[in-house]
Amino acid sequence: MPELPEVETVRLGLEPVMAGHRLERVQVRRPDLRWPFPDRMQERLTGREVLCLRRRSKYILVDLDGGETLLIHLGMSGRVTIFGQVPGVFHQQIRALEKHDHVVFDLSSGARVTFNDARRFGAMDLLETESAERHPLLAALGPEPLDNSFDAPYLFEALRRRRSPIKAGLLDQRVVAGLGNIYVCEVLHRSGVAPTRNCNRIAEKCVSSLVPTIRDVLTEAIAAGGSSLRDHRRANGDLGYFQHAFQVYGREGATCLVPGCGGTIERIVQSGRSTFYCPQCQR
DNA sequence: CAAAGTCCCTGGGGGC
DNA sequence: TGCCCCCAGGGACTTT
Repeated sequence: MPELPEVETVRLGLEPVMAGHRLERVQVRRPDLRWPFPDRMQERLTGREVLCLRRRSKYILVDLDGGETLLIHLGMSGRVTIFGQVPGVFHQQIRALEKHDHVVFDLSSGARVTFNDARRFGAMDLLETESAERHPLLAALGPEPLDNSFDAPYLFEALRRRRSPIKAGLLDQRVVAGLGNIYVCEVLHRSGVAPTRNCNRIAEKCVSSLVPTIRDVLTEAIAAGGSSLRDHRRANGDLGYFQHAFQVYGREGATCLVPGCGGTIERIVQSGRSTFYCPQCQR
């Protein structure tokens, strides 16, 4: 569920209460999420100062003094929430820990940050800051869609020799990093491209237009604080509201919102995942 | 090699 | 009200 805009929203929320502050107390309440936590994670984190928070694709990278970086992935139900009081920044009453609060950080800023993940598809790891890009989870990732290195020539080349549907192509994190099921559906609809079209059968001009469309959709979603579906929230507990801007996702059977189109949104399954699209205006 | 399928996990919702 | 089944989906892993 959390795709790039949701992860970026969480990162932005955490920044003022974590960056420049110390992890005074760390509670690790189970041995693993998707994978076992790294050795002695609790000891390695306790007492460290957070230098800055970065994002790569759907991963949050928390750089610590001492040369290590905490990598956090939200999986699909991972939820980061801030409690406590940070004067001038934030206030939310600390509550008793709940069932799926797996990791808890108490910071010198006065904030308590909890990582809650019912489905445990999320992950945490500790790595050397210096070689973070070479971490197995990060090494094969494609370019960041909001970076300049993601441009029309790159995308055309990346899709040219692929035979899979464009839906799968844009979902492939080696092609472009950070898009998930929802935003791919939205991007293809806004582009007027059918999700079933093969990557290598899309004209260069059309591929080129995907680049700004991807950027626009993601930028708008970040500005809206991400999308709140099921239990996804911003770190400060507020709801994002980009879900109200969805044109196709979750709208099976509804009328296409493109002016004058009049088509009906359909749901199909591609490589095991739901695709929502308008057969009328996506070709 | 690429592409498609399987699996991990739990809560929530629909059907009966 | 309760129970069963299905669905959500990121991404590593397995199979084709």
